[in-house]
Amino acid sequence: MPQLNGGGGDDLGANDEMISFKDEGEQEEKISENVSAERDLDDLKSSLVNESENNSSSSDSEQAERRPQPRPDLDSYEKTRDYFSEALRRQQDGGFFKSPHYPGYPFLMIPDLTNPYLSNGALSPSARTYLQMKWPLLDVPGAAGLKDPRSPTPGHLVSTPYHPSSHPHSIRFSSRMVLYLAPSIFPSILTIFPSNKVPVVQHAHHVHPLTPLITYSNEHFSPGTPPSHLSPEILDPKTGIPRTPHPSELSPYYPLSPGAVGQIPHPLGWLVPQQGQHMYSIPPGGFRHPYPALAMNASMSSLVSSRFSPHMMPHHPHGMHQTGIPHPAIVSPAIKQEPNSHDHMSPSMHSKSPGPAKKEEDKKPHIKKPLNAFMLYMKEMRAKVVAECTLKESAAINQILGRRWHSLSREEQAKYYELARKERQLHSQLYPGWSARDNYGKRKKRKRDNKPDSTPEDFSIRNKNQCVQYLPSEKMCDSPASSHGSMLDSPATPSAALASPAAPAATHSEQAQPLSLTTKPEGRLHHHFLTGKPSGSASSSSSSSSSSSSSSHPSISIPIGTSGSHSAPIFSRPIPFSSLHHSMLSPPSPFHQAALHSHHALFQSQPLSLVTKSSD
DNA sequence: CCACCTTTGAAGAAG
DNA sequence: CTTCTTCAAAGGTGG
Repeated sequence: MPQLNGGGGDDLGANDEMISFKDEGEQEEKISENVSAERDLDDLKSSLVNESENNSSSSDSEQAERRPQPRPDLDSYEKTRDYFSEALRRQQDGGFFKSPHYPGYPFLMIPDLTNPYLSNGALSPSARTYLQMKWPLLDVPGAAGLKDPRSPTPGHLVSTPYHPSSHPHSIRFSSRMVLYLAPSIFPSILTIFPSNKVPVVQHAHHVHPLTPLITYSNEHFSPGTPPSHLSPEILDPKTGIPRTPHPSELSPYYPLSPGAVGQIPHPLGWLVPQQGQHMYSIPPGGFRHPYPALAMNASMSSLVSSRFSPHMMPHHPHGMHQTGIPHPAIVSPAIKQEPNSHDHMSPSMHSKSPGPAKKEEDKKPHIKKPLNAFMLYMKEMRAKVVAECTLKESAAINQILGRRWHSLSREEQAKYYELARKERQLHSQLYPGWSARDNYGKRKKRKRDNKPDSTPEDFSIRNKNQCVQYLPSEKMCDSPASSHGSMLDSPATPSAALASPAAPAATHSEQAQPLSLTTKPEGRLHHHFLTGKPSGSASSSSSSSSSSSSSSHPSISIPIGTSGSHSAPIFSRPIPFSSLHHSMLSPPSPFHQAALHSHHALFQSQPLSLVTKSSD
């Protein structure tokens, strides 16, 4: 088992970390100053924010929640062409994963697989994420079949693990799906269903957004089976090898037949940068393996290969991308400064030798940190917010985003947490040796040190400043929820809780957090307890509700795989996948229940007063 | 041209 | 073990 059994496991299971939800008390500070203003905003906000917020608020019923807006499947179907924008919008609206056009959607998202790469050959984040989840889960033993180094085609890699046709139940796919997708391409899909025999169209409501990713169970795999056929559409005419569709040809979201698949919003679609950029920027020229290990690691390679266009495969005749392990996270230092990318690849080429130290830097590509949940969210939502608002300043936008983040239902947040986790996992797999510390000092240090806390005045001033600067704008578009914490307050039914381990009760937001105006300090505090360090709490107390010392805070550990320690991407735990996945698919599943229970327990046990961590 | 601002979360470092 | 610091994205702003 190569690696990842655990890795894979983890992903879904997610266990390693504890997800904590915080409420938005923080904002209050700012808001408090403008309370009146805020009220005014409400109206505005409501109009602006609408769906997403509504969602969360109405989280009572999953169903309601999921579909803020009634959406005829077919109807939208026709609109597919413009899907991209539309989908994006939808997702942004709050439907992220929730409002599939059709129930089966979660599975459908797989199509994105084919389109892992962006025009330049880079992977789209979504794809990346997706694959990542998938592969680890695959846990293909031999890996040999898995990744034949010789075969450049990512496609085979992708499909290798299990051939759809191999599965008896594959037929069960809804005709629709079949039509839309080339089964061979999305073997994973097939594997999913069989187990439940659910007619493809499962209701998304019951499905965890990430379900598709986690659903794979080893049982269904047939590692040896190669993909028999690939969709012609994605085949490279020349090579016959599946190639990455170009944006022009296919929608970033839906590589497959645009008409058919296009309408399905990729759950991870939001991850795809709207402007066509990657989550992690990639050097135009391609990458070299930052770490030899990468090249060696079979599993890894599978990951990589699956994610990269054939052209990037190492063995590829053309030198251009030959080296590549183009993980988006890698950024050559030079790139940051200028477009030129080859620096790190071939120092020799790069004449510029500023100095030994610098040189070193040049050599080493800058590997960015994986994005956290909020960052992911930000990435997705920013455009929307910007569109809604007249604001342009990121700082202001970010404030809004922060509020919205808090206003998200736990479920919604949970999605991001999971995605983030996967990102991290993938990242760790890709760059085993990398540590956050590596990037220290790369950025110009933010000198915020003085800020501290210290004098209230300081921050008060600061705060004020913020308010003045940004708040006004927020008025124009702000998320309502945050202000009142309405959504959070409402415990949301269990159903909501299901998906997200979350939160105990978030709610306390305001209660817990008195309007303290403190800005930073408080924020920090807040931060802490909300955050609940995964490692500590999660790992230490795997199960018990009373997670670690921080019990005071509202974080809940995810029932899921739990064993994982987060630091170690891999866990020993064999796999709950299958079970997990089942559970995920079906609503009443144990998993959910467990989640629920824990949730409740937490709830009860945790009086709203949580807040606690007094700052003293 | 670059740091700052701003947000949350993760992770490392320091205490 | 707890607390603090840095960085991740982003893009207008100001020096």
